[in-house]
Amino acid sequence: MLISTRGRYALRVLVDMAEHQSAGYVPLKEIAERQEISEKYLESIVKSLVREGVLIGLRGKGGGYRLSKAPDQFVVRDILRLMEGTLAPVACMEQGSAPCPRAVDCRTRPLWQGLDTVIDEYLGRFTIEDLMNKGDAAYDYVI
Amino acid sequence: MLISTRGRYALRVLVDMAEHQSAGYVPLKEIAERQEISEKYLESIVKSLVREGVLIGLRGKGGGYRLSKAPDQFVVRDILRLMEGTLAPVACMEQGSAPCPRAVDCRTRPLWQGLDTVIDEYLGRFTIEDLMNKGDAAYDYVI
DNA sequence: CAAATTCCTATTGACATGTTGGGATATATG
DNA sequence: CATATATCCCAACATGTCAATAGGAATTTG
Repeated sequence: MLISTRGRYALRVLVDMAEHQSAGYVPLKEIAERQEISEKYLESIVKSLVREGVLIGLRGKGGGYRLSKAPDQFVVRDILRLMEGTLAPVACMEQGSAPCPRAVDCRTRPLWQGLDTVIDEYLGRFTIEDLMNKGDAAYDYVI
Repeated sequence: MLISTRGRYALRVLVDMAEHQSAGYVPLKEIAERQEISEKYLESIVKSLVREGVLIGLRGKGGGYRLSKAPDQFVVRDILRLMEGTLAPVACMEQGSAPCPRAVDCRTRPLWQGLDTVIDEYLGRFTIEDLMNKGDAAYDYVI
């Protein structure tokens, strides 16, 4: 599985927030209820998003979370990479992994390189705002 | 990680066999040595390939494995799906998984559907033969 | 029979994933 | 100040998958 629940939930949280951002800070409890995800689990996901500057948290009564930028400033690929660590479809495409000694005449390497690019480019074409506006975005791969 | 070592190794085994198929049955030991993969581990991978009819095994002295069809008859996507079980990038795109009750107005679902298609189409464009002929195949995604 | 080789079953260690629990700390309100 | 509301922080756990290894049974050739 390329993308785990962490990545999936993160996107849903961000879209939810984008759609309810008028209300200022949105408490996690509300999001958890709307999205039907355990609040405790969301906590750990949201913590990462705060650490990376995607969300801003405010403690105490009336507190909650809000987006640090406008929804169209968050590229889906970046959010996912942030949550998953890597979006490489295979271990040998992982950035920072020891370079494979067989790479020079590996028959499959070009295939993986192409796949990696395809995934990266696809996910780089959408922002949180695109996810909000259902029906607008074209999710086909067209060059 | 979308594709594990099982899928990666399987492709390398098949390409290796395609490149040495003139010799009739190729013993696993040779492939393991050439590919620098543990023979014991390859055993479990090759077993699946035999069960699915991709390879034909022959026991005893002079035995080994050979491809059941010509290299251009094996689509990379099919081989990988066979080894990995699924190539779905997210759980909710997995075939046979319980349909998500939130699917109707899920903001992220179309994104995953598009990603699933992109991956499927890309991997559907290559065969084992394409992997053999290095430099020939174009690994870019062009429509 | 002996050597080579596939087949089969089981086990292990390491790691990731999903989830839950118990507080400590900060903020707004009355 | 007291209280309710939230975010923060650390830890634990159950489950499952992945990669690899071990030991031997069955089959074929010479």
